[in-house]
Amino acid sequence: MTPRLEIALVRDLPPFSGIDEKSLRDILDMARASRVKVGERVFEQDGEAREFFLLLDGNIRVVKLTPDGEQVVPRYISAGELFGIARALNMETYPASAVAASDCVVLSWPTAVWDGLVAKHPTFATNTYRTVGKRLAETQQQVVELATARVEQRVANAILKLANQTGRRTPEGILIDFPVTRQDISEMTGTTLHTVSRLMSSWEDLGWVKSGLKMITLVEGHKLVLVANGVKPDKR
Amino acid sequence: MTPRLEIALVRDLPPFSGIDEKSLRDILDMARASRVKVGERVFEQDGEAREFFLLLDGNIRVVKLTPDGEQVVPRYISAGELFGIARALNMETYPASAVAASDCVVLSWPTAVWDGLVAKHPTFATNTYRTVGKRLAETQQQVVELATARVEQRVANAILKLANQTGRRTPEGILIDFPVTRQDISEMTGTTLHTVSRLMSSWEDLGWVKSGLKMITLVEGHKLVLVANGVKPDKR
DNA sequence: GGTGCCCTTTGCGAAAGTGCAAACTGAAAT
DNA sequence: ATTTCAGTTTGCACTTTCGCAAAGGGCACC
Repeated sequence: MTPRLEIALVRDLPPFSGIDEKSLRDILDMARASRVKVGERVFEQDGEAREFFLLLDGNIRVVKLTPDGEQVVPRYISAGELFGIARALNMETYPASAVAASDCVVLSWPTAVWDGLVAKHPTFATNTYRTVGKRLAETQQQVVELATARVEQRVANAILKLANQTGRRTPEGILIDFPVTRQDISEMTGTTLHTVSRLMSSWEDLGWVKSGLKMITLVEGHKLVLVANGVKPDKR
Repeated sequence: MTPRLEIALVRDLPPFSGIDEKSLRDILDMARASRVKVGERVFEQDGEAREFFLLLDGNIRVVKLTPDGEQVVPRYISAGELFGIARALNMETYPASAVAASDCVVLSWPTAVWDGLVAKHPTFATNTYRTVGKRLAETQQQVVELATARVEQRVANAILKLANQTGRRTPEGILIDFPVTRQDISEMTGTTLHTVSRLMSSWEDLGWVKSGLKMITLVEGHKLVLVANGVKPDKR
């Protein structure tokens, strides 16, 4: 038999805030922990939603595939977040795929326990719906951005978001702590890897970012904030 | 004292499906009905979410304002739908404004009754979360569309969506049953009224739509479906 | 029944971003 | 050490879409 999961693993995570240890024990006892290697998929778009998940460590890329084979990345999940919670919204299939962007540790619960869980631990339900609300708000924000902002602004914003979400301080600046390609950024922002490459090269020339293979370091965040807000650099 | 609201008004609407008449009576007794004239606002973006609403008749345009004053229209609400349900997602303010796109009749409940309502009528909660799930899915779909489809496809799609949602059969085709301007369509699709006008003029020349002042009739829907899917007309 | 105001149309030039092609680079595998 | 390959860079022509400007049209209000 697998050892019981440590309460300390999850006690301080937002999804479980305000839940007493006894309830936590109860919730954790229904979960299973597993590792997912970078590049592997946790679940598949349109697949039956048999489980829901909590990301303990690593980064998950959420990917939507369009009918004609293009990919869009509506968000990244970072440690401490719930994901794959289709069931919370009465959906039977996952609306997107989840790919490990770095090696991950995830907890998973069978979807079947959802209703009981929510009924028995209303605080958990409340926390979850707060998450859903935040995601809906973020997604709508993305619609607004795609509808009104230029590519340049959107790419700057994507990099800032990643740096905020999962950045690690280094001597040179804030390093995005998992492999991100130009292609990934382009799929987050609705453009091409070429355009992303051009933009990042120009920012690198200005010393605002430092980038290598699958690696981006934010050096002068405030400059990118200006770009994201549509402030044009002096034309001279 | 105002007369009691008729159960028949709402009995068959999706938000109340599966709810017995006694519960319905209970729920309705907390509601207040009101009329909203075209152009008036039901609530304001960032305003405190004091109430949530059910649209009994008419059409509501949901509007988000960007920091630099541009408008985006993420969705239209049509009769029978809940809206302004920020409270369901533990949010304190409305994330967008709601404007009557035609004369409307709405029911409203004080946000304060939400928790009790959900606790007492779990079916209602379930229905609501299903709605939220659908909206999240639709919004993500919009992100995908904005990220990958050309303006032409997005505009075609917007018209198709409106026609499906609120279209009325007429001898000429399917009429979108409330005033929509080119500007409105452009705000739904992230483009300019000019481009929308050009596209619609060209479709009108082909006989695929008929349009007048604030009025659009879909004549050959299947043609627009092709456009929406990115099928290019014969280049000849 | 005229006038003002919104909404719409359209032309033209310019800008933004794409698509293609080719070359380059660095890490990992043999 | 060499090879391989995914990821990146960059030039150039081209398309899409925008922005501006000006004109046209219809409805409602006086």
